[in-house]
Amino acid sequence: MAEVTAPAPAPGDRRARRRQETIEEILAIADDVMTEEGVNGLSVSEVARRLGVKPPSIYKYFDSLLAIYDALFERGQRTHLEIMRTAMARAEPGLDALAAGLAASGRWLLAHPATGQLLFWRPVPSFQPTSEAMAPSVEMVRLQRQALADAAAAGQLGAGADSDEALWVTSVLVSGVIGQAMANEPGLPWGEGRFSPLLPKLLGTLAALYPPKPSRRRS
Amino acid sequence: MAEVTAPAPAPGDRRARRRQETIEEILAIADDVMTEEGVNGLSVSEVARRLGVKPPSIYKYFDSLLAIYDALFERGQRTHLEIMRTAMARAEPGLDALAAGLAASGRWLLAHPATGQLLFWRPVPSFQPTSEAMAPSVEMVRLQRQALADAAAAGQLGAGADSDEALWVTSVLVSGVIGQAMANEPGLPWGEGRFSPLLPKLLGTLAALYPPKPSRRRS
DNA sequence: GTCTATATTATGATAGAC
DNA sequence: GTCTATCATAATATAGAC
Repeated sequence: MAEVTAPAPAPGDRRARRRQETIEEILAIADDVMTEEGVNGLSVSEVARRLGVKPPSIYKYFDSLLAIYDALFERGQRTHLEIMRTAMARAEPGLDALAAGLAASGRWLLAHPATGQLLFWRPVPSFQPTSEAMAPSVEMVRLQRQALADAAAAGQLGAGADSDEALWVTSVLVSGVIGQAMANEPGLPWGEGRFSPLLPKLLGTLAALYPPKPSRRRS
Repeated sequence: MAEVTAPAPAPGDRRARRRQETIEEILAIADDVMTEEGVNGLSVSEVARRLGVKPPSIYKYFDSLLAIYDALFERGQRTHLEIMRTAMARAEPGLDALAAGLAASGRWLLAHPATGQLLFWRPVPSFQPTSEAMAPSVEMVRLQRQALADAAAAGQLGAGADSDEALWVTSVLVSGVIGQAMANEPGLPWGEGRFSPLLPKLLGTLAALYPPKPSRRRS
């Protein structure tokens, strides 16, 4: 729990709704600040300045600066997971789903580079996400692992693809593409620039690493 | 030029040598601080504290905090380039040289994660390296490009490997491996953990992406 | 080249009036 | 839930004594 406990959270109450809006606004501003000044550049003072209030007011919504980081992390994980899950569900299980999920992930991460770094690069040494905030990442791993297993079962990849190693390889490919894009082409959206268009080609190499048994040729 | 101009740099002078030693010591401490507190956690005050002097003394050696970053960047680039060049020169030109160079690079980067991030991840928004400090990176690109061209010429890879795209793919593979190792297994040296052992396998996929012409089979 | 002293600015966080 | 006032701390950087 990152937010301060609500004073009297009668559901549907106008005050509670207004409060929630302010919380969202704070988090949106925090994301802006991180994007402009680096993930480490986030400060309560700067958020207050942009929100048009004085710093003490922020503490009515969040207990500390680290609590803001934690809320950003937790929401980032949840949103990112949902983006990926939705994209995967719309595609054919197996390699297609994996590619669709990772492309959606990349698109979102390049559009939210600060949150992306917070989620996957750990740039704030003093910030350790709570275990609740980490939970969606377990589910994300499960999704990708399932897609690899589906691909192996469908004969798109060899049996070796249903493995932790293949999962690590996938994470290396994706984080490599996104990391290079962020560092060298900041601001460019997914699909543009030198790096993000490489992902499909790189995912194709999974078939070279884990070749399917050359059984009956598929249509 | 990051360092302050020396007062009377008669070559071989004892004072100049002592001064140089202090500069080295400051940079070594700065690397420690970045490693412990994040690249952004570097501060003149902390360096002074660890060196056992007061902050103003640091300014006799460096004009500003950014000047320290610039010196770290410049030395990091030079050292990293030399490591890679040496490793490549000891191997057979082509894929072997590329793999040897990248492995040496990975080993050094994991041993100097803070400098590595400073060089290739741009985590300090207010710091822009000078063009002199960037120069070695041009040479590094040239080395890798040459290795790819050699591999193509030797028939280890197809002609398509002698291309910028292949260079970008290589950088994605390497930065992906190193980034994942740094973020998820900090402190582990090259060769241990889940990620760095994947690099040879991943480099092997270059042959799948840029298959050599199936001419006379090589021994 | 070291220090003390200081200017300036910023931070996270709390107490308490309104 | 807002503010003012304040505490405690830390930062970069400079002036000037020694």
